[in-house]
Amino acid sequence: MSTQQSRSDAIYASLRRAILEQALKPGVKLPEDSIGDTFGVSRTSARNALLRLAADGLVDIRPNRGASVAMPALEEAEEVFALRRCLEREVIERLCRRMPKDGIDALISHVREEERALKASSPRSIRLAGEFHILLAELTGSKLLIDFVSQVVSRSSLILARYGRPHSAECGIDEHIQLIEALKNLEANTATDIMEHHLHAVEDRAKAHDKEASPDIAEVLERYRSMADNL
Amino acid sequence: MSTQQSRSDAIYASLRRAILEQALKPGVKLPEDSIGDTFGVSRTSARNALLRLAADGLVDIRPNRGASVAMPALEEAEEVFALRRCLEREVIERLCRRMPKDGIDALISHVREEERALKASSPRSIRLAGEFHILLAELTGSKLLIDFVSQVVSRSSLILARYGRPHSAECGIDEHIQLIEALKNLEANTATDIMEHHLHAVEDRAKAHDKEASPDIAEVLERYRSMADNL
DNA sequence: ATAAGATAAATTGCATGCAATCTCAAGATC
DNA sequence: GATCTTGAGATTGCATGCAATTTATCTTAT
Repeated sequence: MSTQQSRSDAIYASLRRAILEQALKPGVKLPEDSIGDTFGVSRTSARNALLRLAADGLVDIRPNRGASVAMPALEEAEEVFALRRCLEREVIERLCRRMPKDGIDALISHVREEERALKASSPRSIRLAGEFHILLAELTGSKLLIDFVSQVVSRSSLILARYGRPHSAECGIDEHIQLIEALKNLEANTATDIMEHHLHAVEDRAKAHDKEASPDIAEVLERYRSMADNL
Repeated sequence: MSTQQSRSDAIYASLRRAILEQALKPGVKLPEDSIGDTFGVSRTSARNALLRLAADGLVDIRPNRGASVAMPALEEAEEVFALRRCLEREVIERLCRRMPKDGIDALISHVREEERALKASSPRSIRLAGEFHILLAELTGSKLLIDFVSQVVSRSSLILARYGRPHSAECGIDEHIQLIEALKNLEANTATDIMEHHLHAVEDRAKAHDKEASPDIAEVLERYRSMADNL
Protein backbone atom coordinates (compact mmCIF):
# COMPACT_ATOMS: atom_id res chain seq x y z
CA MET A 1 0.00 0.00 0.00
CA SER A 2 1.70 3.14 -1.15
CA THR A 3 -0.62 5.57 0.58
CA GLN A 4 0.48 7.55 3.64
CA GLN A 5 -0.83 10.84 4.95
CA SER A 6 1.59 11.35 7.79
CA ARG A 7 -0.89 11.91 10.59
CA SER A 8 -2.81 8.72 10.11
CA ASP A 9 0.48 6.85 9.83
CA ALA A 10 1.10 6.92 13.55
CA ILE A 11 -2.45 5.86 14.27
CA TYR A 12 -2.29 3.09 11.73
CA ALA A 13 0.95 1.74 13.16
CA SER A 14 -0.20 1.91 16.77
CA LEU A 15 -3.54 0.28 16.12
CA ARG A 16 -1.93 -2.39 14.04
CA ARG A 17 0.48 -3.26 16.79
CA ALA A 18 -2.21 -3.22 19.42
CA ILE A 19 -4.32 -5.63 17.40
CA LEU A 20 -1.49 -7.96 16.49
CA GLU A 21 -0.31 -8.10 20.08
CA GLN A 22 -3.86 -8.97 21.08
CA ALA A 23 -4.26 -5.92 23.27
CA LEU A 24 -7.31 -5.17 21.17
CA LYS A 25 -9.23 -8.37 20.74
CA PRO A 26 -11.50 -9.33 17.86
CA GLY A 27 -14.88 -7.68 18.06
CA VAL A 28 -13.78 -4.61 20.00
CA LYS A 29 -15.41 -1.49 18.63
CA LEU A 30 -13.12 1.26 17.34
CA PRO A 31 -15.09 4.53 17.25
CA GLU A 32 -13.53 7.30 15.24
CA ASP A 33 -14.07 9.78 18.05
CA SER A 34 -12.25 7.84 20.74
CA ILE A 35 -9.32 7.19 18.48
CA GLY A 36 -9.13 10.77 17.32
CA ASP A 37 -9.25 11.97 20.90
CA THR A 38 -6.51 9.75 22.25
CA PHE A 39 -4.21 10.62 19.38
CA GLY A 40 -5.07 14.28 19.45
CA VAL A 41 -6.30 14.43 15.87
CA SER A 42 -9.64 14.74 14.17
CA ARG A 43 -11.91 11.92 13.16
CA THR A 44 -10.74 12.37 9.60
CA SER A 45 -7.29 11.06 10.32
CA ALA A 46 -8.59 8.30 12.53
CA ARG A 47 -10.98 7.27 9.80
CA ASN A 48 -8.15 7.17 7.32
CA ALA A 49 -6.14 4.82 9.48
CA LEU A 50 -9.15 2.57 9.98
CA LEU A 51 -9.71 2.45 6.24
CA ARG A 52 -6.19 1.18 5.75
CA LEU A 53 -6.52 -1.38 8.48
CA ALA A 54 -9.69 -2.57 6.80
CA ALA A 55 -7.75 -3.08 3.59
CA ASP A 56 -5.36 -5.28 5.56
CA GLY A 57 -8.25 -7.28 6.88
CA LEU A 58 -7.49 -6.31 10.45
CA VAL A 59 -10.68 -4.37 11.05
CA ASP A 60 -14.19 -4.64 9.74
CA ILE A 61 -16.03 -1.53 8.65
CA ARG A 62 -19.75 -1.85 8.29
CA PRO A 63 -21.68 1.08 6.81
CA ASN A 64 -23.13 3.37 9.42
CA ARG A 65 -21.92 1.05 12.13
CA GLY A 66 -18.30 1.91 12.32
CA ALA A 67 -15.17 -0.10 12.67
CA SER A 68 -14.25 -2.94 14.97
CA VAL A 69 -11.42 -5.40 15.19
CA ALA A 70 -12.17 -8.10 12.63
CA MET A 71 -13.78 -11.27 13.91
CA PRO A 72 -12.91 -13.99 11.42
CA ALA A 73 -15.43 -16.82 11.43
CA LEU A 74 -14.24 -20.31 12.16
CA GLU A 75 -14.84 -21.37 8.56
CA GLU A 76 -12.49 -18.63 7.45
CA ALA A 77 -9.73 -20.15 9.51
CA GLU A 78 -9.40 -23.06 7.14
CA GLU A 79 -9.41 -20.75 4.13
CA VAL A 80 -6.74 -18.56 5.59
CA PHE A 81 -4.39 -21.34 6.55
CA ALA A 82 -4.83 -23.13 3.24
CA LEU A 83 -3.91 -20.00 1.36
CA ARG A 84 -1.12 -19.31 3.76
CA ARG A 85 0.43 -22.69 3.08
CA CYS A 86 0.18 -22.00 -0.63
CA LEU A 87 1.90 -18.63 -0.34
CA GLU A 88 4.62 -19.66 2.09
CA ARG A 89 5.50 -22.63 -0.09
CA GLU A 90 6.11 -20.15 -2.87
CA VAL A 91 8.26 -18.04 -0.55
CA ILE A 92 10.45 -20.98 0.36
CA GLU A 93 10.85 -22.10 -3.23
CA ARG A 94 12.00 -18.65 -4.21
CA LEU A 95 14.38 -18.32 -1.29
CA CYS A 96 15.99 -21.65 -2.10
CA ARG A 97 16.46 -20.43 -5.63
CA ARG A 98 17.91 -17.12 -4.59
CA MET A 99 18.62 -16.09 -1.02
CA PRO A 100 19.96 -12.55 -0.51
CA LYS A 101 23.40 -12.71 1.01
CA ASP A 102 22.47 -11.14 4.35
CA GLY A 103 19.25 -13.08 4.47
CA ILE A 104 20.25 -15.81 6.86
CA ASP A 105 21.80 -13.30 9.24
CA ALA A 106 18.63 -11.22 9.24
CA LEU A 107 16.56 -14.28 10.04
CA ILE A 108 18.84 -15.35 12.86
CA SER A 109 18.84 -11.93 14.43
CA HIS A 110 15.06 -11.85 14.20
CA VAL A 111 14.75 -15.16 16.00
CA ARG A 112 17.09 -13.85 18.69
CA GLU A 113 14.70 -10.99 19.20
CA GLU A 114 11.82 -13.42 19.42
CA GLU A 115 13.65 -15.31 22.14
CA ARG A 116 14.38 -12.16 24.05
CA ALA A 117 10.74 -11.05 23.92
CA LEU A 118 9.56 -14.50 24.95
CA LYS A 119 11.89 -14.56 27.97
CA ALA A 120 10.59 -11.18 29.01
CA SER A 121 7.07 -12.49 28.39
CA SER A 122 6.46 -9.35 26.41
CA PRO A 123 3.33 -9.21 24.26
CA ARG A 124 5.71 -8.38 21.45
CA SER A 125 6.54 -12.04 21.13
CA ILE A 126 3.16 -12.75 19.59
CA ARG A 127 3.66 -10.13 16.94
CA LEU A 128 7.28 -11.04 16.33
CA ALA A 129 6.33 -14.65 15.68
CA GLY A 130 4.13 -13.48 12.84
CA GLU A 131 6.68 -11.04 11.55
CA PHE A 132 9.20 -13.82 11.14
CA HIS A 133 7.07 -15.05 8.27
CA ILE A 134 6.76 -11.56 6.87
CA LEU A 135 10.53 -11.22 7.00
CA LEU A 136 10.82 -14.40 4.98
CA ALA A 137 8.56 -12.89 2.37
CA GLU A 138 10.57 -9.69 2.37
CA LEU A 139 13.68 -11.61 1.50
CA THR A 140 12.09 -12.64 -1.79
CA GLY A 141 11.96 -8.98 -2.74
CA SER A 142 8.52 -9.28 -4.29
CA LYS A 143 6.34 -6.44 -3.07
CA LEU A 144 3.13 -8.22 -3.88
CA LEU A 145 4.18 -11.40 -2.17
CA ILE A 146 5.14 -9.43 0.92
CA ASP A 147 1.76 -7.79 0.86
CA PHE A 148 -0.17 -11.02 0.54
CA VAL A 149 1.85 -12.85 3.16
CA SER A 150 1.36 -9.93 5.52
CA GLN A 151 -2.35 -10.24 5.07
CA VAL A 152 -2.59 -13.96 5.74
CA VAL A 153 -0.26 -13.67 8.70
CA SER A 154 -2.34 -10.84 10.14
CA ARG A 155 -5.50 -12.81 9.73
CA SER A 156 -3.89 -15.84 11.29
CA SER A 157 -3.04 -13.73 14.31
CA LEU A 158 -6.63 -12.62 14.52
CA ILE A 159 -7.84 -16.19 14.35
CA LEU A 160 -5.41 -17.21 17.03
CA ALA A 161 -6.54 -14.30 19.15
CA ARG A 162 -10.13 -15.34 18.81
CA TYR A 163 -10.01 -19.10 19.03
CA GLY A 164 -6.52 -19.96 20.16
CA ARG A 165 -5.29 -20.77 23.60
CA PRO A 166 -4.62 -17.68 25.70
CA HIS A 167 -1.15 -16.36 25.01
CA SER A 168 0.03 -19.29 22.98
CA ALA A 169 3.34 -17.59 22.84
CA GLU A 170 5.92 -20.32 22.63
CA CYS A 171 4.99 -19.88 18.99
CA GLY A 172 7.35 -22.51 17.72
CA ILE A 173 10.58 -20.56 17.86
CA ASP A 174 12.50 -23.81 17.57
CA GLU A 175 10.68 -24.51 14.34
CA HIS A 176 11.73 -21.14 13.06
CA ILE A 177 15.31 -22.13 13.82
CA GLN A 178 14.98 -25.45 12.04
CA LEU A 179 13.54 -23.65 9.04
CA ILE A 180 16.49 -21.28 8.90
CA GLU A 181 18.85 -24.23 8.97
CA ALA A 182 17.07 -25.91 6.05
CA LEU A 183 17.08 -22.67 4.08
CA LYS A 184 20.77 -22.19 4.68
CA ASN A 185 21.40 -25.60 3.13
CA LEU A 186 18.98 -24.85 0.32
CA GLU A 187 16.95 -27.93 1.17
CA ALA A 188 13.65 -26.81 -0.28
CA ASN A 189 11.77 -29.97 0.50
CA THR A 190 12.91 -30.12 4.09
CA ALA A 191 12.08 -26.47 4.53
CA THR A 192 8.65 -26.94 3.04
CA ASP A 193 8.00 -29.87 5.36
CA ILE A 194 9.01 -27.88 8.40
CA MET A 195 6.87 -24.99 7.32
CA GLU A 196 3.97 -27.33 6.71
CA HIS A 197 4.37 -28.82 10.15
CA HIS A 198 4.79 -25.42 11.71
CA LEU A 199 1.65 -24.02 10.14
CA HIS A 200 -0.36 -27.06 11.10
CA ALA A 201 0.80 -26.60 14.67
CA VAL A 202 -0.31 -22.99 14.59
CA GLU A 203 -3.60 -23.99 13.02
CA ASP A 204 -4.25 -26.64 15.66
CA ARG A 205 -3.61 -24.11 18.36
CA ALA A 206 -6.56 -22.25 16.89
CA LYS A 207 -9.20 -24.67 18.12
CA ALA A 208 -10.28 -23.67 21.57
CA HIS A 209 -12.85 -21.80 23.60
CA ASP A 210 -13.99 -18.25 23.03
CA LYS A 211 -12.11 -15.68 24.98
CA GLU A 212 -13.05 -13.51 27.91
CA ALA A 213 -14.35 -9.98 27.42
CA SER A 214 -11.77 -7.34 26.70
CA PRO A 215 -10.67 -4.45 28.91
CA ASP A 216 -11.18 -0.76 28.41
CA ILE A 217 -10.26 0.56 24.97
CA ALA A 218 -9.11 4.02 25.96
CA GLU A 219 -6.49 2.61 28.23
CA VAL A 220 -5.07 0.34 25.55
CA LEU A 221 -5.07 3.09 22.95
CA GLU A 222 -3.24 5.44 25.26
CA ARG A 223 -0.63 2.83 25.99
CA TYR A 224 0.05 2.14 22.34
CA ARG A 225 -0.03 5.79 21.37
CA SER A 226 2.81 6.67 23.68
CA MET A 227 4.95 3.75 22.57
CA ALA A 228 7.58 4.77 20.09
CA ASP A 229 8.51 2.38 17.34
CA ASN A 230 10.88 0.45 19.56
CA LEU A 231 10.27 -2.34 17.08
CA MET B 1 -12.98 -5.51 1.44
CA SER B 2 -16.11 -5.12 3.51
CA THR B 3 -16.16 -1.35 3.51
CA GLN B 4 -18.77 0.61 1.54
CA GLN B 5 -20.08 4.08 2.17
CA SER B 6 -22.75 4.20 -0.52
CA ARG B 7 -21.72 7.41 -2.21
CA SER B 8 -18.15 6.44 -2.87
CA ASP B 9 -19.38 3.06 -4.06
CA ALA B 10 -20.58 4.41 -7.36
CA ILE B 11 -17.37 6.33 -7.87
CA TYR B 12 -15.26 3.35 -6.95
CA ALA B 13 -17.11 1.10 -9.37
CA SER B 14 -17.01 3.58 -12.23
CA LEU B 15 -13.34 4.39 -11.83
CA ARG B 16 -12.49 0.74 -11.53
CA ARG B 17 -14.26 -0.08 -14.73
CA ALA B 18 -12.74 2.85 -16.53
CA ILE B 19 -9.25 1.77 -15.50
CA LEU B 20 -9.75 -1.90 -16.27
CA GLU B 21 -11.20 -1.09 -19.68
CA GLN B 22 -8.17 1.07 -20.32
CA ALA B 23 -10.18 4.22 -20.78
CA LEU B 24 -7.98 5.69 -18.04
CA LYS B 25 -4.42 4.71 -18.82
CA PRO B 26 -1.59 4.24 -16.34
CA GLY B 27 -0.15 7.51 -15.16
CA VAL B 28 -3.25 9.60 -15.66
CA LYS B 29 -3.78 11.97 -12.75
CA LEU B 30 -6.99 11.65 -10.77
CA PRO B 31 -7.57 14.90 -8.86
CA GLU B 32 -10.12 14.71 -6.10
CA ASP B 33 -11.83 17.88 -7.32
CA SER B 34 -12.43 16.74 -10.87
CA ILE B 35 -13.81 13.44 -9.72
CA GLY B 36 -16.03 15.02 -7.10
CA ASP B 37 -17.34 17.49 -9.65
CA THR B 38 -18.23 14.97 -12.32
CA PHE B 39 -20.00 12.75 -9.85
CA GLY B 40 -21.68 15.61 -8.05
CA VAL B 41 -20.21 14.84 -4.67
CA SER B 42 -17.60 16.38 -2.44
CA ARG B 43 -13.91 15.60 -2.46
CA THR B 44 -14.41 13.51 0.65
CA SER B 45 -16.31 10.83 -1.21
CA ALA B 46 -13.98 10.95 -4.15
CA ARG B 47 -11.03 10.57 -1.82
CA ASN B 48 -12.63 7.59 -0.19
CA ALA B 49 -13.06 5.84 -3.51
CA LEU B 50 -9.45 6.57 -4.42
CA LEU B 51 -8.28 5.15 -1.13
CA ARG B 52 -10.04 1.90 -1.90
CA LEU B 53 -8.66 1.76 -5.39
CA ALA B 54 -5.21 2.26 -3.92
CA ALA B 55 -5.77 -0.75 -1.70
CA ASP B 56 -6.54 -2.74 -4.83
CA GLY B 57 -3.33 -1.55 -6.40
CA LEU B 58 -5.17 0.20 -9.20
CA VAL B 59 -4.11 3.72 -8.27
CA ASP B 60 -1.05 5.19 -6.64
CA ILE B 61 -1.44 7.81 -3.96
CA ARG B 62 1.63 9.83 -3.16
CA PRO B 63 1.50 12.22 -0.20
CA ASN B 64 0.67 15.77 -1.20
CA ARG B 65 0.70 14.77 -4.83
CA GLY B 66 -2.60 13.07 -5.19
CA ALA B 67 -3.75 9.98 -6.96
CA SER B 68 -3.04 8.67 -10.42
CA VAL B 69 -3.65 5.43 -12.22
CA ALA B 70 -0.93 3.05 -11.10
CA MET B 71 2.08 2.66 -13.37
CA PRO B 72 3.57 -0.74 -12.60
CA ALA B 73 7.25 -0.93 -13.43
CA LEU B 74 8.45 -3.51 -15.88
CA GLU B 75 10.19 -5.45 -13.11
CA GLU B 76 6.89 -5.72 -11.31
CA ALA B 77 5.40 -7.49 -14.28
CA GLU B 78 7.42 -10.60 -13.62
CA GLU B 79 6.50 -10.55 -9.94
CA VAL B 80 2.84 -10.20 -10.68
CA PHE B 81 2.67 -12.99 -13.21
CA ALA B 82 4.72 -15.34 -11.07
CA LEU B 83 2.38 -14.84 -8.17
CA ARG B 84 -0.59 -15.07 -10.44
CA ARG B 85 0.52 -18.48 -11.68
CA CYS B 86 0.91 -19.59 -8.08
CA LEU B 87 -2.56 -18.44 -7.11
CA GLU B 88 -4.39 -19.68 -10.16
CA ARG B 89 -2.79 -23.08 -9.80
CA GLU B 90 -4.32 -23.21 -6.35
CA VAL B 91 -7.69 -22.19 -7.78
CA ILE B 92 -7.63 -24.98 -10.31
CA GLU B 93 -6.60 -27.59 -7.80
CA ARG B 94 -9.45 -26.63 -5.55
CA LEU B 95 -11.97 -26.57 -8.35
CA CYS B 96 -10.95 -30.04 -9.46
CA ARG B 97 -11.45 -31.21 -5.91
CA ARG B 98 -14.82 -29.57 -5.56
CA MET B 99 -16.64 -27.74 -8.33
CA PRO B 100 -19.98 -26.15 -7.40
CA LYS B 101 -22.74 -27.70 -9.41
CA ASP B 102 -23.66 -24.62 -11.43
CA GLY B 103 -20.01 -23.71 -11.83
CA ILE B 104 -19.46 -24.97 -15.34
CA ASP B 105 -22.64 -23.29 -16.54
CA ALA B 106 -21.59 -20.01 -15.03
CA LEU B 107 -18.21 -20.24 -16.76
CA ILE B 108 -19.76 -21.05 -20.10
CA SER B 109 -22.21 -18.20 -19.90
CA HIS B 110 -19.38 -15.86 -19.00
CA VAL B 111 -17.37 -16.91 -22.02
CA ARG B 112 -20.44 -16.35 -24.18
CA GLU B 113 -20.54 -12.82 -22.87
CA GLU B 114 -16.88 -12.41 -23.68
CA GLU B 115 -17.54 -13.50 -27.24
CA ARG B 116 -20.42 -11.10 -27.59
CA ALA B 117 -18.36 -8.19 -26.31
CA LEU B 118 -15.48 -9.11 -28.59
CA LYS B 119 -17.73 -9.25 -31.66
CA ALA B 120 -19.08 -5.83 -30.78
CA SER B 121 -15.49 -4.71 -30.21
CA SER B 122 -16.65 -3.27 -26.95
CA PRO B 123 -13.98 -2.19 -24.47
CA ARG B 124 -15.80 -4.44 -22.04
CA SER B 125 -14.08 -7.41 -23.59
CA ILE B 126 -10.80 -6.43 -21.98
CA ARG B 127 -12.34 -6.32 -18.55
CA LEU B 128 -14.40 -9.46 -19.08
CA ALA B 129 -11.28 -11.42 -20.01
CA GLY B 130 -9.85 -10.59 -16.61
CA GLU B 131 -13.10 -11.28 -14.82
CA PHE B 132 -13.16 -14.78 -16.18
CA HIS B 133 -10.27 -15.53 -13.87
CA ILE B 134 -11.99 -13.80 -10.99
CA LEU B 135 -15.07 -15.91 -11.63
CA LEU B 136 -12.91 -19.00 -11.38
CA ALA B 137 -11.69 -17.83 -8.00
CA GLU B 138 -15.24 -17.10 -6.90
CA LEU B 139 -16.21 -20.68 -7.59
CA THR B 140 -13.76 -21.81 -4.91
CA GLY B 141 -15.82 -19.88 -2.37
CA SER B 142 -12.75 -18.61 -0.57
CA LYS B 143 -13.11 -14.89 0.07
CA LEU B 144 -9.42 -14.35 0.52
CA LEU B 145 -8.51 -16.21 -2.61
CA ILE B 146 -11.05 -14.17 -4.56
CA ASP B 147 -9.51 -11.04 -3.15
CA PHE B 148 -5.97 -11.99 -4.02
CA VAL B 149 -6.80 -13.19 -7.50
CA SER B 150 -8.71 -9.96 -8.11
CA GLN B 151 -5.63 -8.03 -7.21
CA VAL B 152 -3.22 -9.89 -9.44
CA VAL B 153 -5.69 -9.81 -12.31
CA SER B 154 -6.18 -6.08 -11.89
CA ARG B 155 -2.47 -5.49 -11.88
CA SER B 156 -2.05 -7.68 -14.90
CA SER B 157 -4.56 -5.52 -16.72
CA LEU B 158 -2.58 -2.46 -15.75
CA ILE B 159 0.61 -4.00 -17.03
CA LEU B 160 -1.06 -4.95 -20.26
CA ALA B 161 -2.44 -1.45 -20.57
CA ARG B 162 1.00 0.03 -20.12
CA TYR B 163 3.25 -2.30 -22.04
CA GLY B 164 0.97 -4.56 -24.04
CA ARG B 165 -0.08 -4.27 -27.62
CA PRO B 166 -2.89 -1.80 -28.16
CA HIS B 167 -6.22 -3.47 -27.59
CA SER B 168 -4.89 -6.96 -27.32
CA ALA B 169 -8.43 -8.06 -27.03
CA GLU B 170 -8.61 -11.49 -28.56
CA CYS B 171 -7.55 -12.32 -25.03
CA GLY B 172 -7.47 -16.03 -25.57
CA ILE B 173 -11.15 -16.79 -25.36
CA ASP B 174 -10.49 -20.15 -26.95
CA GLU B 175 -8.09 -20.94 -24.12
CA HIS B 176 -10.80 -20.08 -21.66
CA ILE B 177 -12.99 -22.62 -23.41
CA GLN B 178 -10.32 -25.31 -23.32
CA LEU B 179 -9.85 -24.65 -19.63
CA ILE B 180 -13.53 -25.10 -18.94
CA GLU B 181 -13.45 -28.40 -20.78
CA ALA B 182 -10.54 -29.66 -18.70
CA LEU B 183 -12.24 -28.55 -15.51
CA LYS B 184 -15.43 -30.31 -16.48
CA ASN B 185 -13.47 -33.55 -16.77
CA LEU B 186 -11.61 -32.81 -13.55
CA GLU B 187 -8.28 -33.06 -15.34
CA ALA B 188 -6.24 -30.93 -12.98
CA ASN B 189 -2.95 -31.37 -14.79
CA THR B 190 -4.38 -30.54 -18.19
CA ALA B 191 -6.15 -27.54 -16.72
CA THR B 192 -2.99 -26.33 -15.06
CA ASP B 193 -1.06 -26.69 -18.29
CA ILE B 194 -3.62 -24.72 -20.21
CA MET B 195 -3.66 -22.05 -17.56
CA GLU B 196 0.13 -21.93 -17.59
CA HIS B 197 0.16 -21.53 -21.34
CA HIS B 198 -2.60 -18.98 -21.22
CA LEU B 199 -0.85 -16.83 -18.64
CA HIS B 200 2.42 -17.02 -20.51
CA ALA B 201 0.61 -15.83 -23.60
CA VAL B 202 -0.81 -12.91 -21.68
CA GLU B 203 2.57 -12.16 -20.19
CA ASP B 204 4.25 -12.20 -23.58
CA ARG B 205 1.71 -9.81 -24.89
CA ALA B 206 3.01 -7.43 -22.22
CA LYS B 207 6.29 -6.68 -23.93
CA ALA B 208 5.86 -3.78 -26.28
CA HIS B 209 6.28 -0.07 -26.76
CA ASP B 210 4.99 2.63 -24.44
CA LYS B 211 1.60 3.91 -25.31
CA GLU B 212 0.39 7.20 -26.76
CA ALA B 213 -0.79 10.02 -24.53
CA SER B 214 -4.26 9.69 -23.13
CA PRO B 215 -7.32 11.79 -23.93
CA ASP B 216 -9.22 14.18 -21.71
CA ILE B 217 -10.09 12.85 -18.26
CA ALA B 218 -13.33 14.73 -17.73
CA GLU B 219 -14.84 13.20 -20.82
CA VAL B 220 -13.96 9.67 -19.76
CA LEU B 221 -15.23 10.20 -16.23
CA GLU B 222 -18.52 11.56 -17.49
CA ARG B 223 -18.97 8.58 -19.77
CA TYR B 224 -18.36 6.07 -17.01
CA ARG B 225 -20.43 7.96 -14.50
CA SER B 226 -23.56 7.77 -16.60
CA MET B 227 -23.11 4.09 -17.35
CA ALA B 228 -25.33 1.95 -15.20
CA ASP B 229 -23.98 -1.36 -13.99
CA ASN B 230 -24.96 -3.11 -17.21
CA LEU B 231 -22.35 -5.66 -16.18
C1' DA C 1 18.95 31.83 -24.74
C1' DT C 2 19.30 29.15 -20.53
C1' DA C 3 18.96 28.65 -15.79
C1' DA C 4 17.69 30.11 -11.40
C1' DG C 5 14.36 32.43 -8.41
C1' DA C 6 9.88 34.44 -7.05
C1' DT C 7 5.14 34.68 -7.29
C1' DA C 8 0.53 32.78 -8.30
C1' DA C 9 -2.58 28.90 -9.14
C1' DA C 10 -3.90 24.39 -8.16
C1' DT C 11 -4.26 20.50 -5.08
C1' DT C 12 -4.03 17.97 -1.01
C1' DG C 13 -4.06 17.41 4.52
C1' DC C 14 -6.80 18.12 8.07
C1' DA C 15 -10.54 19.86 11.12
C1' DT C 16 -15.17 20.86 11.96
C1' DG C 17 -20.31 21.17 11.42
C1' DC C 18 -24.68 19.28 10.19
C1' DA C 19 -27.81 15.71 8.66
C1' DA C 20 -28.75 10.80 8.50
C1' DT C 21 -28.55 6.42 10.68
C1' DC C 22 -27.97 3.33 14.21
C1' DT C 23 -28.13 1.79 19.26
C1' DC C 24 -30.38 1.10 23.25
C1' DA C 25 -33.25 1.90 26.98
C1' DA C 26 -37.85 3.37 28.75
C1' DG C 27 -42.67 3.12 28.15
C1' DA C 28 -46.99 1.35 25.94
C1' DT C 29 -49.73 -2.49 24.27
C1' DC C 30 -51.25 -7.12 24.08
C1' DG D 1 -44.16 -11.18 31.19
C1' DA D 2 -43.06 -10.55 26.30
C1' DT D 3 -43.12 -7.78 22.29
C1' DC D 4 -43.56 -3.53 19.90
C1' DT D 5 -42.99 1.48 19.79
C1' DT D 6 -40.78 5.79 20.85
C1' DG D 7 -37.27 8.85 21.64
C1' DA D 8 -32.75 10.39 23.32
C1' DG D 9 -27.93 9.67 22.83
C1' DA D 10 -24.15 8.18 20.23
C1' DT D 11 -21.76 7.46 15.80
C1' DT D 12 -21.06 7.69 11.10
C1' DG D 13 -21.69 10.01 6.05
C1' DC D 14 -20.75 13.86 3.84
C1' DA D 15 -19.69 18.75 2.68
C1' DT D 16 -17.00 22.69 3.34
C1' DG D 17 -13.24 25.86 4.89
C1' DC D 18 -8.51 26.88 5.86
C1' DA D 19 -3.56 26.00 6.05
C1' DA D 20 0.30 23.69 3.90
C1' DT D 21 2.50 21.73 0.05
C1' DT D 22 3.18 21.15 -4.66
C1' DT D 23 3.09 22.68 -9.51
C1' DA D 24 3.07 26.02 -13.00
C1' DT D 25 4.13 30.67 -14.75
C1' DC D 26 6.64 34.59 -15.16
C1' DT D 27 10.70 37.36 -14.00
C1' DT D 28 15.52 38.24 -13.71
C1' DA D 29 20.38 37.51 -14.00
C1' DT D 30 24.29 35.35 -16.18
